[in-house]
Amino acid sequence: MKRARTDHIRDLIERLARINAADEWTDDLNPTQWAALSYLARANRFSRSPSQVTEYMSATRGTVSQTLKALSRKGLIEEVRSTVDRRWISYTVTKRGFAALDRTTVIEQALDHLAEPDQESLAAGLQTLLQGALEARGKRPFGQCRSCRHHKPEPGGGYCMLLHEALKPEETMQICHEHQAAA
Amino acid sequence: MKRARTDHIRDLIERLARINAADEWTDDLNPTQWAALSYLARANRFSRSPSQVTEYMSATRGTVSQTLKALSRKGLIEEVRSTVDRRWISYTVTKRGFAALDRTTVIEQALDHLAEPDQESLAAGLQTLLQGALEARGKRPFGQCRSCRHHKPEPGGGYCMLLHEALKPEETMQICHEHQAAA
DNA sequence: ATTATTAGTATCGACTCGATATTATTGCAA
DNA sequence: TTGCAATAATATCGAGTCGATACTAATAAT
Repeated sequence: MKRARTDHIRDLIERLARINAADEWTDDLNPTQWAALSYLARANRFSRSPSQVTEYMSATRGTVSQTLKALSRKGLIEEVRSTVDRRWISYTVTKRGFAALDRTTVIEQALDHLAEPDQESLAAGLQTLLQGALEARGKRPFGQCRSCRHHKPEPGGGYCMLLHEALKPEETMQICHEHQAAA
Repeated sequence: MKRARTDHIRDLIERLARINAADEWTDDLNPTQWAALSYLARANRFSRSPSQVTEYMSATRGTVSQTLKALSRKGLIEEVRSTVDRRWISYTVTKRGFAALDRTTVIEQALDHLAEPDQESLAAGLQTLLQGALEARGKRPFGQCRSCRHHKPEPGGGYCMLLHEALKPEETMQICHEHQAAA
């Protein structure tokens, strides 16, 4: 009976994910496509390749490859090949793509009935949990540049000490695959 | 930007569910089959039909029908047709079925690194969230008999005032589809 | 120059999805 | 009692996702 609580928490997460997935279905977007599109809309320009989508989603390369092609067919994202490394693809989200993301699912509705402190402690608990799970699976955490140890805040944006690239103000709030928590 | 936190929480839940699902795959059990089997192992004898599995999982009747037949083929559950209403099927989990559930997934591993009070507040937050989501979708909550308004504790078990059935002690801790929180 | 690694695709069978239709059984009303 | 709606389970369709595996193309390492 030692595992009663951990089993319960896993069950809650699975049920929430399932009811949320059922709610995310639309005419032209299934849960996997939604997750990929949602990630691309929040990732920075160094983190929008099929491999990185795959890692963030804990999916498989083959599936993500198909998923991105489907999103591209539907005009929600656009493929941009790198001229430096021609194996590399970065996807950009189109206006129609951002519009498709502008929905409120059942989880957000339910969250509105939670007090702010409860929301914050829930977010903190889930964050810690995810961090542990990613660590256990040997995966990178991903995260916003402004909380990264390689990020140097600067007037008018920031600078990535790892990739040696200047960042616009809005880019410091995007998700990077190289993110490492500040010390 | 009002939705920043709720979006974040949804993203955390989706990522946790995905990394957990990837971890749940085994040779003879995919995440959906795991979820169905896990539910059947915890549900009481009034709540183990395909329809009820469907509702608990927020899945579809067709898929669950196939899923249960697959589990049955693998010898993890057994079909029992009711003699009273011959449309009705109740499934029982076999020894091999219970054995297949005896695993620790990545979420449980990560939970072990959380302090007990944090686990409890996380469980409470997720429970509230799920309750709200189920309500928003017009679905029944499911829950253990001993916390149900129709349950009368008795020496040597309990009694369901709704279904007019006596319950063994262990049955009062199982999940019922008719569950309604006590007043 | 050869080899290893990386990024992206393609294919296989099994499975899940929403949507829809069908069968069998039960309950209800005329 | 007959007729009809409601219910429970199953079957089918195309599209999509899964793990697994194999493949091409481009780059990096030796």
